Amino acid sequence: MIDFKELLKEHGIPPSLQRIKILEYLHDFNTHPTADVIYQALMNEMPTLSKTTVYNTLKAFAEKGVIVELSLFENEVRYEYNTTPHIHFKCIKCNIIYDISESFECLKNKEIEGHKVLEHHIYLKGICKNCRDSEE
Amino acid sequence: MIDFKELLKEHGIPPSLQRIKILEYLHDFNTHPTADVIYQALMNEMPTLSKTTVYNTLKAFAEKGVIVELSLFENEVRYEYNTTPHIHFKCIKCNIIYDISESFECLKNKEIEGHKVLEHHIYLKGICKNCRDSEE
DNA sequence: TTTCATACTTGTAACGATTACAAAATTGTA
DNA sequence: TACAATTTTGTAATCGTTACAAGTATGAAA
Repeated sequence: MIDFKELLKEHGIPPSLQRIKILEYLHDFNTHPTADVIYQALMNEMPTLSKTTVYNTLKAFAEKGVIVELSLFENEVRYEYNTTPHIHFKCIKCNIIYDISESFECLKNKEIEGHKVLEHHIYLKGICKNCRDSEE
Repeated sequence: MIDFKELLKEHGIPPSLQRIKILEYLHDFNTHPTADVIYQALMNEMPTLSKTTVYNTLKAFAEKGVIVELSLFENEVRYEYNTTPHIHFKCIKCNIIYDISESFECLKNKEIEGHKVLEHHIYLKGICKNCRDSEE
């Protein structure tokens, strides 16, 4: 059982109920939700929750490195709890986004054509294992 | 001198003046403009041009493979004329987006954790050659 | 060349994700 | 307990994009 209150403090974020709940959601569901998905999910529990709070909180979390902000291919920002290096795979059939632990650390701090690489984002598209299996 | 009219026909797109001008722009400036940037640029020449036309045209071009649609990290769609395999590097200082010809064809049709990879998109961030040089 | 159906373009209105902002509520601390 | 600072809230605004309907242009058939 993770102490999310402590986790937030360690990152210099004063833990409020809203912040704890949002972080808890990101941890428990470990998917790649949008701000709106999180907002909808927490509405039951916290009827007065404001969408603005969700947006502000997620942005703050990402800035402090508590979570990761993703811009995949649908023109909406998504967030995830998993901050370890990994890449993303999106299935074009079922639209599920998978984390792939394969890392490309070789790219880190590499120099390409004189440019210094600080971050790399890799996004794969294709057909996932499940969809391939059920195709047969 | 490229015959853009012919190029469009070859891709099954009836060439109108608007379409030719938009394609010409993408070719001549070979950057990664948004629909709005293209719209602003062509306004002088074609005062009656509609933004809807620009959006529709770009989407059609991308579907037929005349150009490439990019979703980089700013939550707006960008387009480019360069359809050859390459990756993108964005400088965090000057915000310029560079094409890097280094390709990762090794990823093509690869199988990762049972998933079949059909497309891969690689996006690097860092400090570009120019900005590094001028830092000294 | 004229006619006409089809396809293209235009402009406005609407949409969805996100942000700005000010007021209300909460918090930690003195 | 009191108060200043921070957080949350709700509404309105913004920005990129799309829907839609009306107007315009096009190209093939007569």
